[in-house]
Amino acid sequence: MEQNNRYNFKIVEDKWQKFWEENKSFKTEIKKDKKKFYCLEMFPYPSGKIHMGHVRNYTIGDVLSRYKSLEGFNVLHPMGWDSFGLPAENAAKQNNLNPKEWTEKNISIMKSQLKKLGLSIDWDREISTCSEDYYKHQQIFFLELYEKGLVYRKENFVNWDPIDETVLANEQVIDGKGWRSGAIVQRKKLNQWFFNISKFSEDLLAELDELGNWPNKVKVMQRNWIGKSFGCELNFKIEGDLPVKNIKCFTTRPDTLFGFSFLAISPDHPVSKYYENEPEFIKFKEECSKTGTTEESLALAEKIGFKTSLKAINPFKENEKVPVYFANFVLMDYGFGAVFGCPGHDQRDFDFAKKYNLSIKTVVKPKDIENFKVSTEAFPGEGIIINSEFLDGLEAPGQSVLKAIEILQNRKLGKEKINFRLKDWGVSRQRYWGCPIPVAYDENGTIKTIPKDDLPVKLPENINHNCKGNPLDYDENWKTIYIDGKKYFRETDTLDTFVDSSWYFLRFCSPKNSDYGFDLDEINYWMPVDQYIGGVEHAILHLLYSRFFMRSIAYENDKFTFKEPFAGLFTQGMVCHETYKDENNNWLSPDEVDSKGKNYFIKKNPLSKVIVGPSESMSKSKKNVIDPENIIKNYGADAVRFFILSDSPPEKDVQWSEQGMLSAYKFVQKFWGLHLKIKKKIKLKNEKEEDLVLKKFTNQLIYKITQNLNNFSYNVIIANMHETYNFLIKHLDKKSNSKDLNECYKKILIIFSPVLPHLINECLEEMVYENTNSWPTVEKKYLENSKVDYVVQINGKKRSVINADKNLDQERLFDLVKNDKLLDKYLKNISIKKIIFVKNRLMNILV
RNA sequence: GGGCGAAUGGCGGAACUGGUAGACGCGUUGGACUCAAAAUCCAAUAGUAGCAAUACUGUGAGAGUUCGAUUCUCUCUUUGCCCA
Repeated sequence: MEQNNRYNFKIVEDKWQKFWEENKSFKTEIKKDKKKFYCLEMFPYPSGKIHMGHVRNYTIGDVLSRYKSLEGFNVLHPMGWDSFGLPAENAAKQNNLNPKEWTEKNISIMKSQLKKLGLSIDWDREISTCSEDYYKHQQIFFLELYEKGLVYRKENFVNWDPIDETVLANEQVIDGKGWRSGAIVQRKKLNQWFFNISKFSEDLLAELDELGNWPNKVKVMQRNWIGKSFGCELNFKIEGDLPVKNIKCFTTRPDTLFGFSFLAISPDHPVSKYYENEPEFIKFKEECSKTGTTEESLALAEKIGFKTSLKAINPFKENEKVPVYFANFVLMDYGFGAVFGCPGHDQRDFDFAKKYNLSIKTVVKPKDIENFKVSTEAFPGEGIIINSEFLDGLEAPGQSVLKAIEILQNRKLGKEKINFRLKDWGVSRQRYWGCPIPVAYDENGTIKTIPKDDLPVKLPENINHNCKGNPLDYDENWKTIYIDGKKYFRETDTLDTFVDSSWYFLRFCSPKNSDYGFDLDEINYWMPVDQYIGGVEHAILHLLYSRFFMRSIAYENDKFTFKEPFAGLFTQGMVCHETYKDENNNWLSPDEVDSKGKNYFIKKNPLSKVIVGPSESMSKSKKNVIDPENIIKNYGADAVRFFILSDSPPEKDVQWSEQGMLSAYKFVQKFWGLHLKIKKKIKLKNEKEEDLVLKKFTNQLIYKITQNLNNFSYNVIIANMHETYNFLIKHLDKKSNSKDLNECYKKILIIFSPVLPHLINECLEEMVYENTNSWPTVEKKYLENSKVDYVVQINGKKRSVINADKNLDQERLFDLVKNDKLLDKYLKNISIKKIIFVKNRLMNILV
């Protein structure tokens, strides 16, 4: 490199990546005498190529890992593949491929792309969730949870896509339609496997408080999702011509029972069996099944009802009887599938009452309004109870709910109850490309678990993907098995891929352990993950499922030294880019667009103007995607890492810009030039005076960068690096002490190395330093200046800055103030009322 | 509708426990080098007034606490996310 002034990133980056690989530089083992640090980024789905979001995610994690390692931690930084899932199956369908081959090809491409980023990953620990080595253990876990009673099978309503013939997760239902087919989603009853996550609701909620290194917003989202509510279980007495004596219901507002005007039950409520032969009811139920099961779709759907012949008795007013309706907005799996309607104080009930002409009573009034009456919309707010006999005058809901529950309990009409919104986790998916559920059924449908010795239940390989629904259903050969000579049929549903990612962080601790999913000693050393890094889109599901899974494995087993999988969490923002459209409203990709100043044109047609849209997160549909591979090829991994960290704080969205990328590239080049100069300067062996300025700068820099690393202020680190360059390039013109320069430069290189590992390792190698594997410590004596800037204010306004000795007292500083020319005109002919003096900082003179 | 955030130059953003607002980068302008361009280097860059020194205004709006508020409190506006 020495002869050539230009820095050839291609050669240098190749060289170091090879070096790291050959020397297994990032291989990790348990070292009991060393403090461990487990740094984990959310593992990618092998969709084909890495995207900028990955670059950002893994760069952030890599900077942290390298820093922690230099700080002396034993760092575990693994990588793997979340490789089961729908895209592989779709690709297989469309192109007549094998999902396994498709996935493996993508993994090998993406792995080589990740390696080009220069990540400090222990690749010996690589795992892939679609490999038998991995899902075998998952099947064992499944059976263990089944034995513990944490897995069960029940009939449940699901979002059914009638075109794709498959179940959709709630988040795959958009505006009541299937995200892929666009078909109107239906509700369908299916036998499904469930994980009993709700058993841990209370614990999952309570332990959130202990997660000090989690972003508050994620904790808030999880709290909302778990949705603990305090209320009361009511058992309504029922009258009518059917053999129904009682209907149970959960409510958080028993204090509004005097406004009770109808009882709404789910169309799937047990009562429905008395109507299942009535054509009108069948029609109604069909209508209801067109509404999905998400809360959003229920809230937006028009409220419809079907009147039963039953009457419910108001527990507070025995002589008051109200009609009972089936209603589409009541779900069987919330509460007891029944809701008492109080139209005055719930908008949904209000809409329903208006439609079916039911009475609307006002039982809560706002505090400051007299003679209040609900008229055009419900009043759900806080207030005072009215028209409610013994509850009148109480503050609602604070006092009134407690009082109402007390009375109901005394009269044995209801009891206090805590309800959770969190539902059990349905894990069955009608898919081929997932982990097979290790279960079979005999001809009567009785469940038979597959013996553990027969695991894994492998996916059949040669299978026809050109069918509707789940290909496994059509593979009679695979489906039929004999256990102890008896014939069984395999479960053809596979597990939700969220199950795969609910324990992968454990597998990384002992990825080669063949007897079991993990080695207890290993996980007790490495776990919990000290820093987990990923997108906020997983704030609820993945993170909650993982927290559940840890608990379910540790359930009835006291050998775990930890409970929460992720001690620290960091959620990074997205990578955005401007969007472009041509005059016909078609999206244009950035490389089809040319810019001349403020005007944008289509490249091959310079006359055709481009409409520039807002910056949005990169997506194929908007064509505003920048391919990391090209960028790395053109600018090098160090420059890409430098840029992706530079422009915004990591937790916020970052705007991709060509100019910014270029500036990062220039920095790498400039720094190499600086390096050559410093090398030359050190050779001069000038060792006369101590270079105090440089030492101070260096120590302050170490202090700042260390702080910024700990706060995830990575964008500020990039600024610090620019400042360092600007300082050094000027400082070198002065006569500097070679020994001091040599020492300081070494420290600077080390603290830069997490961000620019290839360039800096090259520089370090050239300098032939010893012991470059530890983070430099700040020498406090260089942090302190003997002189400081005192700000002088007159009436709170800055008028002058005086540079003077440190620790001056008020009188001495005031002497200097009197001699300051800038302050002359302010201090003439006035009287001083008061002086505020802050040591080593400022003096504020009030006149 | 409820909860949690955010708002700082042309842009992205910085500012430790209240104490010099605008670090750093991008962009823009001017200059050097060049036949020319690119690259590179130098300088300027919150606004208004001024040749200038300098003065005034200024962190979404309004109030409050304080000697002093981007920072703390209240109200409002806009906006993002989550839940309905």
